[in-house]
Amino acid sequence: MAKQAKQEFVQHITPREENFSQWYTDVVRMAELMDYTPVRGCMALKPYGNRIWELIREELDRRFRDTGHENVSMPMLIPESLLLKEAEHVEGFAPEVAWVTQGGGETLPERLAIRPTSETMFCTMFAQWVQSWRDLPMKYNQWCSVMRWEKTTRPFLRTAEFWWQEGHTVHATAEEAQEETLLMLEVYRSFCEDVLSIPVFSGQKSEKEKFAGARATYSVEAMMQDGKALQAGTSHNFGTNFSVPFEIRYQNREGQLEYCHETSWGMSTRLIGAIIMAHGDERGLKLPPGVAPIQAVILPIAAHKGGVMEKCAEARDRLKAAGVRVRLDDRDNVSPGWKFNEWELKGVPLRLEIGPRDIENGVASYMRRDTFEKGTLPLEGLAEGVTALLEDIRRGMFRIADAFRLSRTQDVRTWEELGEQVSRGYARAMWCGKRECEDKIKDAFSATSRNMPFDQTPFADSCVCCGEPADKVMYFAKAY
RNA sequence: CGAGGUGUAGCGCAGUUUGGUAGCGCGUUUGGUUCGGGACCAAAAGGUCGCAGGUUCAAAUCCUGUCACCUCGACCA
Repeated sequence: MAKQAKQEFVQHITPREENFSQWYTDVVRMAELMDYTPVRGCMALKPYGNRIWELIREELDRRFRDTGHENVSMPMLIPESLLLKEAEHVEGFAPEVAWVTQGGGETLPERLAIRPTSETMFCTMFAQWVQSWRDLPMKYNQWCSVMRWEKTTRPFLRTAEFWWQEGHTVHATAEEAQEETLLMLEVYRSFCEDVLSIPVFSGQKSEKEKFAGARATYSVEAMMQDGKALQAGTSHNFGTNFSVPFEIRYQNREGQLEYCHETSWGMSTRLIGAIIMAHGDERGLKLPPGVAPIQAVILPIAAHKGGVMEKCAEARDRLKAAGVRVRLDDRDNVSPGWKFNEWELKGVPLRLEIGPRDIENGVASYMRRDTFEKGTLPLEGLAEGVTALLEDIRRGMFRIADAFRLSRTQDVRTWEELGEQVSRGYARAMWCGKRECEDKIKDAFSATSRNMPFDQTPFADSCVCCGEPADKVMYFAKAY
C-alpha cells in the first residue's frame, strides 16, 4: 500500500505511442541532457549531455585525423561583405542570421554576422593560405557553435545555437574534391552505424534540398522510431562555386593560376537527438556503448554488509583499468530500486549488481539495458566479460534499429502508395528529377526527398508523381 | 507564423470562477532504522505566485501588454 502510494509521486515518461514528441521532451529533460536558458531557443548542455557530445567529438575527431585533417579555430563573427560574396549562399542563410551592430558602445561601420556556418570565413583565409599546388590539399576542420535564428526550436533537433564540426577542404582538382566529399560521407555513415548503432541511408540530395552554394550535397539519413527521417550529417562538393568569388587560386606545376575545388561537411549536437529517437524506449534513454558517459554502473546491494563495498570498489578498479567507463553508485540515500530506474532512464548500457549473494558465488549480476536480459559474470575476469557484453550490446542495438528501419521502408510505384508509405516511414520511389514533383509531394503528404542511394538501379520506369519517364531512385519521407 | 495549452518552493501540482499578501506531495538538511525493482520514522529549512503596467483599501486571483516553454500545423540549412 505504502509502495503504491509512493509510485504516484514518481514522475513518469509519456509513452512513445501516446505522444512521441512529448516522450522525446520528457526523456531529454529527465535524463538531464540539457536545460532551457534565458536565451530563446538556446540550450545549456548539462554535464551528462555534454559528456555524450564530448565522446562523439573524440571519436569523430580521431576519424578526421585518420583521414588527414587538421583542426583550426575561426572567428565567430563574419563581416557582412564576406557573407554577400556567394549569391546562393547568402540567399539561403540571410533570413536566419543574427547580427552584431555595436562594439565598445559605438555603432560598427559594417555589421557582423554571428556565424551560421563558416564557408565564407574559411574561403577568405584559404585565399590567403593557398599559393601553390604544393599547399594542396588543405584539409581543415573546426569544432565550434553556430547560430541560426530559427522560428521554432526543439532541444537538439533544431536550436538557435548548436554545437558542431565543420570540415572545409581545398583541392587542386574536381576529382579530388569529389573523392573527399564521398570519403567524409563514408566516415559519417560508419560513425553512425558502427559507433552510434544507428543505420543510415547515404546518398545524394536533390537540387532542391542541397546546401546553399553547393554543387552537390550528400547526406546520411537516419530513421526515428516514429518513422520520420532525421538528417544526421551532410557532405558538400562546392566545385569552384566559392573559390571563384573568393579568388582561391593556386599555381599549378606549369606555373598557371587555377581555381581550387572545395568541400565542406558537418555533424552536430543533433546526433544526440538521433540517438534518443532511434534507440530510446518507455524507460528512457538507451545509449550506444561507444558514446555512453557511463558504460557500466556498479550498484552495491546491502552496502553496509561486510565486504560489499570492497568488492564493488575492486570491480570498479578492474573495469577502469580495462578502459571501461564505469561508475560505482555508492549513494546511501537512495535504494537500489531507485538506482535501477534512474540509470535505465539515463541509458547506461550495462548494470552490475554486487551483493552478499553474488560475493558468495564469486559473481556480479548484470542487466543489459538493450534487451533487459539478466545474468551473472564471474568476478575473476570481470573486465573481459563486461567488454564482451558491451560489444554485443553495440551490435544488438544496431540490429534492432536496422530491422525497424527495413520494416518501415518500402518501394512504392503509385501516388497512393507513396502517400501511405511516408506516413509510416521511408518510401523508395522512381522520380523524374523535376522540382515540381518534389513540391507536389510536399504539398500533398508533407514529405520531402531525402536522398538518392548510390545504387540507382531502376525498379520502375515512370515518376511516382507525374508518371513521366523517370530514371532516378529517390527516398521520400517526412523529416525533422 | 496560425490554433490550443502552460508558467505558483529544486521537481510535480492545488489555490484563480465567488480578490483578503500561499498550500500539498516528492525532493533537500539532521538523526535513526533500512537496502536483490522507485524504503520508513522523527524534526527542520525552503516560494510572494514568469515579467511589466493598470483597477482596488487590498491582486497568485480581475484587466492590458509582454516573455518563455509545450503540443499540433505551416515554414525552414
